[in-house]
Amino acid sequence: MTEGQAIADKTPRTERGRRTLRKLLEAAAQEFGTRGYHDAAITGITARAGVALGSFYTYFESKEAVFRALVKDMSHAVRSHVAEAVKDAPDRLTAERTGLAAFIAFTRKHPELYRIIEEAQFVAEDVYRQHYLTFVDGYRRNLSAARGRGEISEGPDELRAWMLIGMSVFLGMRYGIWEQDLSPDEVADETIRFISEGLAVR
Amino acid sequence: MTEGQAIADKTPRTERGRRTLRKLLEAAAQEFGTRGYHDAAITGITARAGVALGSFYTYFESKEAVFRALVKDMSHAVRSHVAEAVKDAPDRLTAERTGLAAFIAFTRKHPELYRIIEEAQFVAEDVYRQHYLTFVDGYRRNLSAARGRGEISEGPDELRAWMLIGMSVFLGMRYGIWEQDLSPDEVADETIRFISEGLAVR
DNA sequence: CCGAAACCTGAGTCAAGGTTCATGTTGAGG
DNA sequence: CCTCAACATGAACCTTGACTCAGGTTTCGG
Repeated sequence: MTEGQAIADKTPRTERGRRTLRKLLEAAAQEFGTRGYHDAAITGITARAGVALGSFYTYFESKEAVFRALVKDMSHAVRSHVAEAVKDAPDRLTAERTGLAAFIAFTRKHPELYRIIEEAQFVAEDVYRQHYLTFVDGYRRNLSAARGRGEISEGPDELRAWMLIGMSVFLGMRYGIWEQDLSPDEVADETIRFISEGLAVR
Repeated sequence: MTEGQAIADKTPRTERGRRTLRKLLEAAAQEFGTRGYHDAAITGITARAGVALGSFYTYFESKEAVFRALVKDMSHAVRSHVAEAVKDAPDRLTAERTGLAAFIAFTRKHPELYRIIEEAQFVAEDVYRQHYLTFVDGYRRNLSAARGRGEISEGPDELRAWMLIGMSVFLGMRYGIWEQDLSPDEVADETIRFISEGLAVR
């Protein structure tokens, strides 16, 4: 009757509270990122954060709740990181190249964050879907605009968005996380050649 | 000193044993596929298989062990399914189209199997890597041969393989599992246009 | 047929770890 | 300063579920 949220409002009201919440979120990112959802323990999170076990439940309903909050954070972080890198590209293909390079660089710098988003597929499917649906939506808009400006050929925006995202994710995994035998720029350059020209002989 | 395997050989020696093992593997695929690794229970597997809890440990060391065995199975199943569909394609681009359509059809028919392979990334990373490394290897070989025959343009085989696989996986997820608003053939047709011609205006 | 190996059974064991709670402590407004 | 809401603490609770084991039953070669 009186609370702002649906059930219980765990938003901190003082500066101290906000500080603790931030510590917990960072610790949770570490814990989930390195050990995975299953092996991650609340005591592991609170130990990293340097707070007592009980404090965790001052800020989160459950283990799954932190995870969900974290995925939303990471989702936003990745998208804004890429958006920032791309923001003043002269045309779509250049944007693709810098965006992909930025994405691979991101997975390389924060492999834990990448892992958390992907693991969400099996822990909190709805936020995982939301992440990619949002991503696709932006992508689609960009492709449509570029098509309007005559920068790229005609074709189905949504399907193209999914293809490009799938490529990026796997390239990020392979060349960002698994093995770094090519730099993000090298990967991006070769990829853009493919995206632009295709496989057909001309 | 006497066993064939490293520690304990759990291979069944009688027909009855092989039958039970098969039942357990099928039940495990169901259980892991629908509930995910974390929520899956050994009792769930044995109940589905119609055998006693203890029998499970006659055939597997642990929960993780079944899962690993299952991933290897599924990996082989997917690859042979696609290989079969592609086996007498006249050229590489046709092979790409039929292969993709077969892959999407597969994810649509066996969403649980697809899920198991992907979840392996977080449960048994080594077999997950092995799966894609094997996949890439075959792909690379095919691309190289096609390049030799002049069917496709010059370009880095391995990187192209990763791009194409990433695309397929995401298209399989989106159009095979999440929503089926396009048929596998429609998706494959549009995709092959992109793969072949690229985004550049000509 | 017989005996041993293979296989089956399910109640019981056990550790792990998520969640609760009763009891402090802190700090900002009055 | 005083007070109360916000926040902190960690021992204890309790469910869950992987795994063991002692005692059968089935199969199959000889």
